[in-house]
Amino acid sequence: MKIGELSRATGTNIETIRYYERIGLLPPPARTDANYRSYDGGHRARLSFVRHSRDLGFTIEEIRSLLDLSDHPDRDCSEADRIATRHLQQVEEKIAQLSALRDELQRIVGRCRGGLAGDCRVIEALGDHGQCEGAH
Amino acid sequence: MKIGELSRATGTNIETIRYYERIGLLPPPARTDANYRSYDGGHRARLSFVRHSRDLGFTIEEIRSLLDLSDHPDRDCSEADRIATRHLQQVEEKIAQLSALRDELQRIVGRCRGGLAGDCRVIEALGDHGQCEGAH
DNA sequence: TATGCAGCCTGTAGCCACTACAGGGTCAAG
DNA sequence: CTTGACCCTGTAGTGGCTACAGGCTGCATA
Repeated sequence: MKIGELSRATGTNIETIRYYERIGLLPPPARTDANYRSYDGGHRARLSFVRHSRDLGFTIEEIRSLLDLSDHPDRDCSEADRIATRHLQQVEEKIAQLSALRDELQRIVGRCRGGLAGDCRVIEALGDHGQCEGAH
Repeated sequence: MKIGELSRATGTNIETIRYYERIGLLPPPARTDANYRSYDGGHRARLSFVRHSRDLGFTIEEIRSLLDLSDHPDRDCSEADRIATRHLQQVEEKIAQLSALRDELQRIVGRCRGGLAGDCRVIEALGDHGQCEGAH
C-alpha cells in the first residue's frame, strides 16, 4: 500500500508517517520503481501501535522502548509495565494540577460583572499574586 | 532593579524575562551606563501578571489581550471574561480527556503479570485498535 | 594593581511532536 | 496532451521557553 492508503487506514497524517520514518520509529519501507513508499501489514500494525500509544500520551522515547519490547517477545515485560505505570502516575498528576487550575479559574470567571476593565475582577485577580483568597 | 533581582522577585527565569521582552510582552526597560536592564515596580507588576496568567495556562496571545485590557481601564471587560471562560472550558475538556485516558491506562496496567514481553498484556493492548474491551 | 568571579549582554540553536510549505516528479483518466 | 491527484525531498515554522557561546561589567579580595 502507498503512503496515502496507510494514512487513511490508520488515521495518521502523511507528513507524520514520513516523520516517524525519519526519526526511526517506523522502518523504511520498500520503494516502487517511481520511488514511492510501499507498505505492508507489518508497517500498518506498527504504525497503529505507535498511534494508539501516542493517543494515550506516551512520548516518542517511551514508544521506542515499548516497540523494542514488542520486537523481542523473549524479554521480560516488567519494563513495559514500569513505563505504563509511570505514565499513569503522570497523567494522574496532570489531572490533579488541572483540577486545581479549574477551581481557580472558576473563582475568577464567576466574578466578572461586565463593567469596565478598570474595575474588572478577572484582570484584578490575574494581577494578584494568588493571595486573593483571604485578602478581603 | 536588575534582571537577576526581578528574576528572583517573580520566580521567573532570566532567559524567560528577556524572551518576554523580545516578543513584546514586557516593555523594554531603561538601561544603565553599562547597558544593564533596569526595572521598576511597573515592570514587576506586569511580569507577575504574566506569570500568574501562564501558571493558569493562558497562552501568550491570550495574555497579550488581557494585558491590553489592563492597560486600558476604560474599555469593556467582557473580552476578559470571554477569554477566561473559554479557557476554563478548554481546561475542563482537557480534564475529561485525561480522565478517559487514565481509565484506559489503568485497565492496561492492571493486566501485566510480569511474564515475557511476548505474552505481555500491556504491549498487546497497545497493538490493539482500542476494541480490546469486548474482544474476548 | 592584579585577579577572580558573579552577573550582565547579544545572538543563535535546541527542545517536543508534529505541520506546512516549496519545488519538483509520476500516473491514470478524459 | 492536459489535468489533477498523488508522491518525493528538504527545509522552516509552531509554542514557550531553555541553553549555550562568546564577550563585557562591577566588585571584592590578595
